[in-house]
Amino acid sequence: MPADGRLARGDATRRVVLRRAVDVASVDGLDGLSLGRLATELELSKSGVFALFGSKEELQLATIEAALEIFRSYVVTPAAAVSPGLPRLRAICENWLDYSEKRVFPGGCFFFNVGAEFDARPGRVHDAVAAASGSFAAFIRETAVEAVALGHVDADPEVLAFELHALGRAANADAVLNGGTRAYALARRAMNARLAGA
Amino acid sequence: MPADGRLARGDATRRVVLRRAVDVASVDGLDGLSLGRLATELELSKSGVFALFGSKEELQLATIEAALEIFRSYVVTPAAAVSPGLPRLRAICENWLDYSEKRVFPGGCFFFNVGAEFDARPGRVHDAVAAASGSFAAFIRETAVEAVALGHVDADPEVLAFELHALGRAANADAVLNGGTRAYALARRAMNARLAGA
DNA sequence: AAACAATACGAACGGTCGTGCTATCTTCAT
DNA sequence: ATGAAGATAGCACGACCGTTCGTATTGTTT
Repeated sequence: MPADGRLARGDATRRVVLRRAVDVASVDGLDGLSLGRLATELELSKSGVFALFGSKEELQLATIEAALEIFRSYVVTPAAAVSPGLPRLRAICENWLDYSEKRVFPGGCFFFNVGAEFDARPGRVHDAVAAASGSFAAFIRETAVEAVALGHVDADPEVLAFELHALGRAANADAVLNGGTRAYALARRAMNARLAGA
Repeated sequence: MPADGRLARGDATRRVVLRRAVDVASVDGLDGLSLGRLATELELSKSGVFALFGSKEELQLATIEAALEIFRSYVVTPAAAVSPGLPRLRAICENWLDYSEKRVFPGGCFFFNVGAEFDARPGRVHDAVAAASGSFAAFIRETAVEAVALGHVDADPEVLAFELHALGRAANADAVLNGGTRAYALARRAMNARLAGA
């Protein structure tokens, strides 16, 4: 029976802060995050929020981790429960488009935004974003390999995975930038064409 | 014989500032741009740079305009000189991948980065970015329509244009984030599959 | 009860931001 | 030659940034 009341309290406010942080960062970026803004909006003291993470960079890393958990619970975990090969590949696509369209994060896909923000900057934040993005790309690729091995589709699995990932991200980008849902419809049509049975 | 020497001088430093501004913004975003930083790096006074644009937002808008001109000169204009239909469509794809891969902007495609940065924020900067992005998307779409009308390819032109645009942007994103050139090779293979003659 | 640990706060720090005001210097028009 | 117009510089401002410090509060341990 652990449950140190002090640590529990800390983790609780930590979670409150991070829940807001991922939403803020999905719109204004991880640089747009500010201790003072978070503290004001959540009616906490700036120094209290700061002490909870130790530095701004640690807050950014914790925010990425929190976003990753949400992303996994919406997209990866449900898809991993679907039978391997084509069905799972379809689930990944549909879950991802749904995750973007439903605005699980108000600024659209969290990792699309922070990926573009930190793609050309060195540092721990870049590495964390690249790792998160890369692990999802690997999940798509592995599923595509299975789908081809099972004879569900006929294609180069690496190219197929790249295409599906590209279509999803483009739909997210266009829809968030221009509004409307047309981009999602286009992505679904293109994905279906790619995933037509062998 | 216009050429007011005063205005000419202003335009000259304006161009110097904007050339640096597009590079900075492609890495650190249009929010990462700062008057003080630009002034220091270019050995100008902060107030001088400020006076040249009137406000930070005007500087951002001017930076977008400058980037658009560079983008057009590398991608759009040469492609528009190629014969319509499939050849022009191929030229767009190849020019764009080349523009990304050669790092015309050090952070990769300028509009990919600032598009992700401002996609979910209202205001004039968002509108300018959306307009620039939209006009390029329209150019691809119109070219795809021609290619289909000429019988060069057999596809839904709107979906085809969406796919090609998506593949290019994904290659840029992956290559800048993870380094290497594999993403460009994957994009080229996928594009070629899409553009196989009818 | 006493000693310790963690959260949370308020005030202050040095720094940078965008933005004004004012003055100087260059170029043009008369 | 004189004065207006534009470019550029210097300086100061208020706001916000991340960070540090001291301290009160709450909870755990002995």
